[in-house]
Amino acid sequence: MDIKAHLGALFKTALAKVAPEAADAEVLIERPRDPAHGDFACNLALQLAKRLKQNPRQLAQQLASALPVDAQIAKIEIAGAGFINIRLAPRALQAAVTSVLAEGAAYGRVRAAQAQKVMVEFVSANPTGPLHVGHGRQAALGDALAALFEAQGHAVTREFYYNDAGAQIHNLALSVQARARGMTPEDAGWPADGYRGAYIDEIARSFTAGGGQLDDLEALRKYAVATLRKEQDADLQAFGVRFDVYTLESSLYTDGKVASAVKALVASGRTYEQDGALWLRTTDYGDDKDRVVRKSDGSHTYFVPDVAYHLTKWERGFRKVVNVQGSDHHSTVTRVRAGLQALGLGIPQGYPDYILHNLVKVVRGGEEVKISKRAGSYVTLRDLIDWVGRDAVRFFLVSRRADADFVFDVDLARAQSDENPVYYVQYAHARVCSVFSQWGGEAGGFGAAPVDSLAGPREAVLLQRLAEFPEIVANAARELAPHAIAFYLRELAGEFHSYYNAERILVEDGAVRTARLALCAAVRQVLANGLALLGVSAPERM
RNA sequence: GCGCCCGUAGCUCAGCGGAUCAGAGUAUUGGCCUCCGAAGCCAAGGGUCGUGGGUUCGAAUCCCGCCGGGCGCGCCA
Repeated sequence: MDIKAHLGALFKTALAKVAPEAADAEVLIERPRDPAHGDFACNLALQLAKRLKQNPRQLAQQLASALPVDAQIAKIEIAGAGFINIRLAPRALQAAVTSVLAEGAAYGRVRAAQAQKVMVEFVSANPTGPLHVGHGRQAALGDALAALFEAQGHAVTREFYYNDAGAQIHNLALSVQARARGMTPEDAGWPADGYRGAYIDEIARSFTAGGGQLDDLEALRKYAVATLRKEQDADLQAFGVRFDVYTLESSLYTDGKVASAVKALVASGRTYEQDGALWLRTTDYGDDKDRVVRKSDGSHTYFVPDVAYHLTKWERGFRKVVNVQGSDHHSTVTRVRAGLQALGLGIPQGYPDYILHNLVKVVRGGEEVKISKRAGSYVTLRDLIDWVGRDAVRFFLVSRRADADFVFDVDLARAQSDENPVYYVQYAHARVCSVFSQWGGEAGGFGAAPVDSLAGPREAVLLQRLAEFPEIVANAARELAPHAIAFYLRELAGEFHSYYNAERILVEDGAVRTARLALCAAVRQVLANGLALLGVSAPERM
């Protein structure tokens, strides 16, 4: 039983007795930052004081008296302006260890009665070059978010969408062709919007070496796309990220999805002809200007396949969809949503959800790194992985709020020292493992261990932290905020390191030793579960 | 000019469905290994939360203006 929900129910009962007229009020149970304020606190009296025209402290006193105290609660205090602080009985805190060990890898996860279909679309890089650090941030965020949804019991699809046929791909083919003909980006005849990275030359060479015909632009296009797709897949694999579904923009045309989307938009009555083009009144849905659906040359703007694509998500039964993209795409959000609403299918206004992340600045040796040799104008995800390792890249890129700017300090991430938050958390895990190997046994088998000796202040802090993990995971999923997991792990690791330094685990007293080992086993389990959500390994030795 | 995002300690960043919210890490300084891993711990200093108003008993948090930074503003994707 979730202790927080339990306390909430108790306060509801007290409220119904003290002030039935305010029984509808929302009861908020918080975990105070300062342990001196108890294990839980409720500010109900402060919230209702005005409404009930009562002194908040007196109201708090009445609520506290009416609270049906049970064995879980050790102490109730009125503090400050009218807070009701609750101190739990040691037994209630210690139950966390038992829960963690009983549930193991499932601790922090929810078993949903019916799995909801959820899609996370992320990375979605077009195959015109190696993945850059922004894609890395999307990969880290998207994969962690997908893991969070899975932990909430949803059936999650990880999807990658890319354009394999547009103008950019045409430019790619032209660039490879130019390279194969011996041109360089500095030459006068270089394609106007050509790609300039060294990888273009690599592709040109291998195409020629394989006997490819330079005049066959279609063959060049296919070869270049296949090569770059393969490279992107390899990078993502090295990053530990997998996708369930890849959707090609070209398939939306061949399957008639684009045509039917246009038809539906026209049928909605919200389109009009102007300057030889077909427009959709997206301003009806909050856009700042109307958008072109069909250009005067008869082709479609990218807006149409975007709408058609998202319609397929809805049609495939995904009622919750999150797109992870760079904030430079924010203008598409209103547009896509407007297009979906205009279809008149009852797709809700806020569909789909978006995580828009700010750009990543890479710093090394105190200087910003702007280019890599292969890609030319940007730092690649592969560069980062090569420099600091997969675990550090994943942990770093997911450890900030998505909409915060992010400075990736390569020197910090590669430091195998106390400065590095990844190693700090992993070290805590390895340390627990080390205690068990020192003791000469496994971390398993403590599920039924008596833990009533875990009554010290540091132990109480750790127990509290372990107990709140499921709540942290649920919040992170709801808020689309994987960074909360990274912060949680750092705190749990820190509290464990403190405990470890202050108390000896392998003491003489067998009962105390067993209880402490059980606590350690629980800490190890939660560290491992949290790291798994982020796609970061939990090493037994470092 | 318009739209979205950001502005919290020297640096990198949490907190933003108001209160028990002035925080973490790092950097600096000083301590802790004959004892389970010092990739660790303990302690100190450091911020009028960009700024000016407003709402509120109470604002880093909500609202408005301004300043500064990023991104976007195409019949490109």
